Amino acid sequence: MFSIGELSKRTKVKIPTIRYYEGMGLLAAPERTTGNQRRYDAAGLERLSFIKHARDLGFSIDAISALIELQDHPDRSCQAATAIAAGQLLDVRAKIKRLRTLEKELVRMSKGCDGDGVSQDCYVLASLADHDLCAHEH
Amino acid sequence: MFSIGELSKRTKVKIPTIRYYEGMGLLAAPERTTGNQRRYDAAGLERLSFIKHARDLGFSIDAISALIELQDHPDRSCQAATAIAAGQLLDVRAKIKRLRTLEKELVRMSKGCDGDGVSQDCYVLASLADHDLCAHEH
DNA sequence: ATACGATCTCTAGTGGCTAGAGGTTCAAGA
DNA sequence: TCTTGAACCTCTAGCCACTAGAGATCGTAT
Ligand SMILES: [Zn+2]
Ligand SMILES: [Zn+2]
Ligand SMILES: [Zn+2]
Ligand SMILES: [Zn+2]
Repeated sequence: MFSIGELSKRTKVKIPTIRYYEGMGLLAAPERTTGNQRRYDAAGLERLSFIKHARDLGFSIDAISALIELQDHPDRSCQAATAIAAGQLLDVRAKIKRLRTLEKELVRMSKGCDGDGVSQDCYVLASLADHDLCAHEH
Repeated sequence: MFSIGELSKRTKVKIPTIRYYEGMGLLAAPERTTGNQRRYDAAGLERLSFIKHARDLGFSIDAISALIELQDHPDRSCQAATAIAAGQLLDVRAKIKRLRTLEKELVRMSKGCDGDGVSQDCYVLASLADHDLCAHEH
């Protein structure tokens, strides 16, 4: 049995975030001391670690709720879990694609100006003012 | 002189967003009709296009404010503008890097399970429960 | 017994919008 | 000129996933 501070240290999830997860219904409300302080056990630690890991991988709270629901029913088909992971992968890939386009434009802009001129002649500002200077859609 | 709806159509910025930008002080308050409706001119269109383009490239509102400030003073050094663009590029690259790591882990997870089993044996769920299965930090 | 860090609840703020309620104005057609 | 209906107005609240702070209480070590 350990305190919320201890749980926070072990999982590297901030205390207010732990309480927030509890309020959301993502993390079960733990036991309390007579003085109303939260006391966690190994199960709580495990669950919060799961949540943390999934959040770090970019899964939404809703997705994590669904994953936890599955975890709580070991005999159910895991099809939904793989679907969620596949969706997350698509999401990440879409984000990468978009960011790579942005990267190219930003490189072009940065190359276009040394920063030793005056704002009126700045290629960065001109580029932002005129999308036609861009090489790609974004 | 055109209405907010027209401005919205031309810039593809939604009407509430335009009003939000005005409230933020990002976009100057335009003239009004006697009936209190906003009427924009070419300058307003140009400025909103600038903002839209910068937002599409991922610049924060604060960064855009600084860029606009520079644009309004054509004789100032553009050093700050290039610094902001360079910072944005670093930001984008950091995001790409992180997402590429996530992508690898998600691919590994997805490969690990066909979705035809039971949640108890699911590699996706096992992977989320145990970061030690991950190939990289993230 | 006392001190002091940790915890409690509650509210409000972050960024960048987005949605809705309830009321007013504009512009085109009859 | 009148009427209709789309577009506009302001204001408040909601979204996601937290984060920060106020002010009060608790737990533990000396
Ligand atoms: Zn420049
Ligand atoms: Zn562009
Ligand atoms: Zn599976
Ligand atoms: Zn991991």
